[in-house]
Amino acid sequence: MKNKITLKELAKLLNVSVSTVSKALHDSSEISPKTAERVKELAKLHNYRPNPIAVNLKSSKSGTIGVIIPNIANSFFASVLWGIEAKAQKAGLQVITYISDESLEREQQITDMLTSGFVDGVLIAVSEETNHKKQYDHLFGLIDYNIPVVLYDRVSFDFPADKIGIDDEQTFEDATNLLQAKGLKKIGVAISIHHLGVGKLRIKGYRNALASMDDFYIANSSKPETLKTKIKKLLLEDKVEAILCADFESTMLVYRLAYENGIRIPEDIKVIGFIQGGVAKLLTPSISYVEQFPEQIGEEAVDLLVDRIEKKLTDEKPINKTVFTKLMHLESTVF
Amino acid sequence: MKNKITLKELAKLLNVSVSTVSKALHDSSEISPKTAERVKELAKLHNYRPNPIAVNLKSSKSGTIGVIIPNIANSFFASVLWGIEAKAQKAGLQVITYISDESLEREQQITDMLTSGFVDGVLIAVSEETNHKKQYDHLFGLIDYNIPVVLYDRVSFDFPADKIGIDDEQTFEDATNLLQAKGLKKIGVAISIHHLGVGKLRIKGYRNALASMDDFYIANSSKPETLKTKIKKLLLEDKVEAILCADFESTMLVYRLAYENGIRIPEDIKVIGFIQGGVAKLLTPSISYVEQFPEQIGEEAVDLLVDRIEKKLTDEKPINKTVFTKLMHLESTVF
DNA sequence: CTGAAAGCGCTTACAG
DNA sequence: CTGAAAGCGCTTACAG
Repeated sequence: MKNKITLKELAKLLNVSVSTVSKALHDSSEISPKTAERVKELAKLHNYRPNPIAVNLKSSKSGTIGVIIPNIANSFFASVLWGIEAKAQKAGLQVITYISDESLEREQQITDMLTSGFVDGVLIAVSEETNHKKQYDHLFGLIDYNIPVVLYDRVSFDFPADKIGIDDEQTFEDATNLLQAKGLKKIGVAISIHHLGVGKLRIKGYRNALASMDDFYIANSSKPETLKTKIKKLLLEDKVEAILCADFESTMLVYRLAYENGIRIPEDIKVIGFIQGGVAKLLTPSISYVEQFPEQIGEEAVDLLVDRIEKKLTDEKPINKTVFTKLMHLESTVF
Repeated sequence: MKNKITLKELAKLLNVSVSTVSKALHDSSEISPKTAERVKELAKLHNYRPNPIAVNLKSSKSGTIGVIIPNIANSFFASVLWGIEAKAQKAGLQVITYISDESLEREQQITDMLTSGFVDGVLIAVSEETNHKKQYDHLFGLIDYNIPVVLYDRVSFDFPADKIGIDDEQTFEDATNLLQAKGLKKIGVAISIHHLGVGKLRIKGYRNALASMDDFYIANSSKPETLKTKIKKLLLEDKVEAILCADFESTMLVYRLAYENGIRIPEDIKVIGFIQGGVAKLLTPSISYVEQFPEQIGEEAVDLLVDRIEKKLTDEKPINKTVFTKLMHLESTVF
């Protein structure tokens, strides 16, 4: 049951002043090699570690960044957090996590508390509610208090801060184009998150690619039963030749309905899913998927934030970064 | 661009002392109602918030707990974190997350740094490497520094701290018994994590239930190809009547191999998977699964830790808690 | 080369 | 009822 030893106690044991001990431990040139030696030896013996809280108070830095996550059960965000952690560790920063649970009110509570000085900077993916209600006052609150902010992933709105996201629109456009290039005409989309910002972008990308077409085939609903009915229509009546599934739920429904109705993947229909590689590879048949690089988003977000905190970027305009995606071909798009 | 206002500045504006301001804001009975009023008004006007770092330094508390997570990509741990967050927020604690990435060395770095006083307490699920090498010195290091520790989820080793986990052994035993009670004789297990602590417990539970039997049917390998071969043997040669899948990967392999070999679920074989409900419901056919309650583990872990931090439990022996699981019947076990 | 002093922003026992 | 003082554990400009 050791108790943490302080500078003062160390000084007393050594019969020198607190200042001397502090300087010795910081390799100050003011201190004689002999004293420095003595001090360091005893410090090591007692396993002295400066009290980080006291150091923070002196330096007016917390050595800490806040990360606001809308939904940690979403493995995308879990991976982003992983990237954040890894980078923060290298930068010697502690990461305090907050989960907004997609709630604006909770997000406001969090940012409000952060203005009191817990953290040196904030990484945030805004909640869906925030996005939907377009309420960003609490984010401006952070800026008012001079707390650097970096937006990650959910970045499609106007706000004066560095941003790092994925180009969902482009990704979907590319995927659609690719299927067209293979000669497919009737390409559909299944989506349960069409009401979310990211969902809208994905649909937009799909529409961009098919701009010259007359017909879009979109099965969209956040209600499983309705979505099921709409997907069934795509499969049985419209007889689409390919389906882009914009999320996990719609992917699984497409698989199920194809199976139940004797439609073979990929013989009768090609399928691409916006889902995690780990799951994509294990489905039967394995499904071609869009690989995202969430860890990279986390890492670059920390880089941006650190630059702002260290004022390397003072007065520079907000930076916009995009992390690319990659279409991975598995069994479901074999031609 | 506001800058945080301090007690001192507030005092100057009001022409009173810092002590008076501080006391007024804490509703001290020493202060006249009139002064208290004036102080509070100005404080509100300037949106005064005490600098948490200074408060921490005075109180020798950090108001912060550290959470060590082996692997955040594992949705089980992501959900535990969710529970931790929710409870910590209610308790007014900040959560600093650390990811050990299943590495002993990384875990040692983390615990080592935590002894310097960043946090008031630590929640940890030890890494697999730690578990495997049975190296717990760094955890004793925390204890030495009087930092309360609570172990969550990975608790099957001897260590003097509060623990909260899942009874994996019992859960698997129950699931096996249930299948037996339905008259099934040949029950197999597919598992890719048999070398991990939790995997061993699951196998043990299975063996317990079948203690009176001569034959166990276990397909175990961390290599997908080998696991595939072994599962195939269970399905085609042993012709087991049911399979318990101990993890996500083995579950997906069983589904795939059953499909490829014309074995129908549940008509020809019953399947139970140790996977997340969200995925279980979307598989074709939906798979009966063991529901765990990771949020609850997180919540109870915080409760235990807070009690220790507040010394409610001084000198009491370590507490062992278990969160129960629930078998959810879906299509894959329809009789 | 060493140490006394001031200060980071707060709280609280004590004096008046 | 108010304020001066000490102190939490550190750092650093300044004096000697």
